[in-house]
Amino acid sequence: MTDTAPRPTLEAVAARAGVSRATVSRVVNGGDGVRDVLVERVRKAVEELGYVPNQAARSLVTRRHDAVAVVVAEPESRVFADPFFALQLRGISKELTAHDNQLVLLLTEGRDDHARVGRYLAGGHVDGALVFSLHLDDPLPELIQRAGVPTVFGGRPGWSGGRSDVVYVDSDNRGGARDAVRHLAGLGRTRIAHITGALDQTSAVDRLDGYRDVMADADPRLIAEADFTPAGGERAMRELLDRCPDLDAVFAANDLTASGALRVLRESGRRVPDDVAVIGFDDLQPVAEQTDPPLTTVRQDIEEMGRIMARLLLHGLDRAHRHEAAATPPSSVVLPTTLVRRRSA
Amino acid sequence: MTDTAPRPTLEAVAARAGVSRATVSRVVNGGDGVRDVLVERVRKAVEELGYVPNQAARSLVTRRHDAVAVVVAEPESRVFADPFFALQLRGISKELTAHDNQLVLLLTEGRDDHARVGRYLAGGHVDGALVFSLHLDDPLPELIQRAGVPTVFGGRPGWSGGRSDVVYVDSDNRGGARDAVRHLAGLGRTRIAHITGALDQTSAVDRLDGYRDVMADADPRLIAEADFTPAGGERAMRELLDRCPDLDAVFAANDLTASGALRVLRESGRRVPDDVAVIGFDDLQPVAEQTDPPLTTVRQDIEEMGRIMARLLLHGLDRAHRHEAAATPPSSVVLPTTLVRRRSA
DNA sequence: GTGAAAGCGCTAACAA
DNA sequence: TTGTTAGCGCTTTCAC
Repeated sequence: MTDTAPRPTLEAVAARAGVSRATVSRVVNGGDGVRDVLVERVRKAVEELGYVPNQAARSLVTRRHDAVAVVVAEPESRVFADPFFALQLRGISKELTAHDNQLVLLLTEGRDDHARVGRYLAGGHVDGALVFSLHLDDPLPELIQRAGVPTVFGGRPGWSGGRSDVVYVDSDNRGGARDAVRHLAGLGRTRIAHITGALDQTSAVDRLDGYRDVMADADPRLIAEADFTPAGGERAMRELLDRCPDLDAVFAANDLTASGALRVLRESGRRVPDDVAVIGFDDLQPVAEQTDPPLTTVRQDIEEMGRIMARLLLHGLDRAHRHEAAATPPSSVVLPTTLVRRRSA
Repeated sequence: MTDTAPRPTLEAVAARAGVSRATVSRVVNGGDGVRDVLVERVRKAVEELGYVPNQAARSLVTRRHDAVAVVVAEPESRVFADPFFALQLRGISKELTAHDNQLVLLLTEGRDDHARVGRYLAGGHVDGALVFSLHLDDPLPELIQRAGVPTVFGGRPGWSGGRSDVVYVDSDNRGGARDAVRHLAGLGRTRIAHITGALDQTSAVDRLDGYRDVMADADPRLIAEADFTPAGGERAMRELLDRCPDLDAVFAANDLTASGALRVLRESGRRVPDDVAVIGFDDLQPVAEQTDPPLTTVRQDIEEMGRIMARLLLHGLDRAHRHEAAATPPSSVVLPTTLVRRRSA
């Protein structure tokens, strides 16, 4: 725990290079319109003094922070059992880093934290926000919009109702689900069950809708509700087996859920895929490849989703900064999914 | 992507409340030594105007940021397959939030990023850093110390060599390992194998040392090297089975490794714990409880470790700020572990 | 192309 | 107890 030494200022660099502060500032910020000789001299002085600009001073005048908040509603703690979030975070981090932006992580533990997050965002500490709007009834998005911070959402917010000023990045959950169920049907399965995700999240609803698109007249008892967790998958699978012992396929809302379902199927003496074919969603490497048998699943490029979220936000900020504001509002992005065949279906 | 409106300043609040800026500042920062009437008037003005202090301006003069960097070396991407990191992050976040500090997340993707992180920390954007020093030869810690930023490490840094100014928070890895192996021995097992973690991390080395403490004269072929991943656990388990088909217990360096080992044991037709007893390390709920059979393991309170890291740093910063610097340097913390018995041993 | 000067919004002496 | 004043370190007109 060393102590911080006083850092050299622009002033010091200017003195050493024998130029004005303004010139040093120009050089530090790109050096356009400064004679090469001076650029060189300033660079040298910066080097020798180990000068690093004081971000606070800079922000004070530019009103830019080169920092973006990532807001994660985490009361459900699923966030942390599920590599999904981590992967997205990684994509975000990469993109932000590439554009010299910092990532300020805001984890909310429950409703009490919402005010804090709202205050922080309204406080103008960051240029924008990336928000994972996990739940349909989450008040956070409203709060954020009110704070007036440019925001991109991860996953379609349930309340957006087609508002075009709400920007989000999502996977084609419904299409992916359709692909999965069609694949099962193509395998000749007729009693295809679905284990849903947490239905207060749009991704779960969309996947259920996709299932229904294909299985319009399915036995409703073939649908069991779960919550994206392995434990939920187990519970739901037991329920299904109980209700419909004759089912011959399961489409689970995600890989974690599928892994739970697989365990129960094995316990019950069913062979996968011979007796029951199983498909997941996500294609989380560590999960899908480790299950027994390896999981056929709907792949979404999670890291890429994070990267795109950041890119969208940064572009928007850039435009706003250059006052091209209303001209071209960035629009949401929905990424395609692909079916990855392994052994379970 | 709404646009930011111009925020009211201290000046505006002062005008509205009919007091000086200094008074408003006092009220905003606690309100000591200001008459109640004025406090009330200022509060009202703040409320009406929706005033939020400009953090940049404040930092410029206080030289405080109320922000802490969390640096994670993540080239190994294990970080994201392993809930370990996420849990620690949660603990950190809780503690920082409780003290009104922000969490700036710095993910490094490889050596190239080190310079960037060094620059950022040296830039004085944050008051301190929490660093996960994953590898023995990592240059990052040196860089950080050089940047002069108060730092607390997660896990004992390999190069610290007893330097008392290096503050870290760690589990009693060696002691926990001893407990695990003793437990196996107590079960009457005699051919106890160990699957190590990545040996360029102190936690792995310490657990191996703990194993050796108890199994001083063990057959060296009973030790197989892995890397804290399920896949590594599988590989190592196969190796061990190959070399020592008569082994009757395995202590794995963590739960993920143990889960891989369990899979291989099952494949090989061994029953757990009847033929081979297995113990892991960490007690990651989603892993240890989901394995078949549920895993006996050495529990460490991961979230608490994160919380303590943050607390240690914040305390240090507080003291430094009050110039009690050298008096009481904070010292490292090593947390005890406990053995959690489930069915695998 | 370069420098001088005027703040950005806030806190912290110091006076009153 | 309150107000006045002087910066914190930087960017950015505006002259030169």
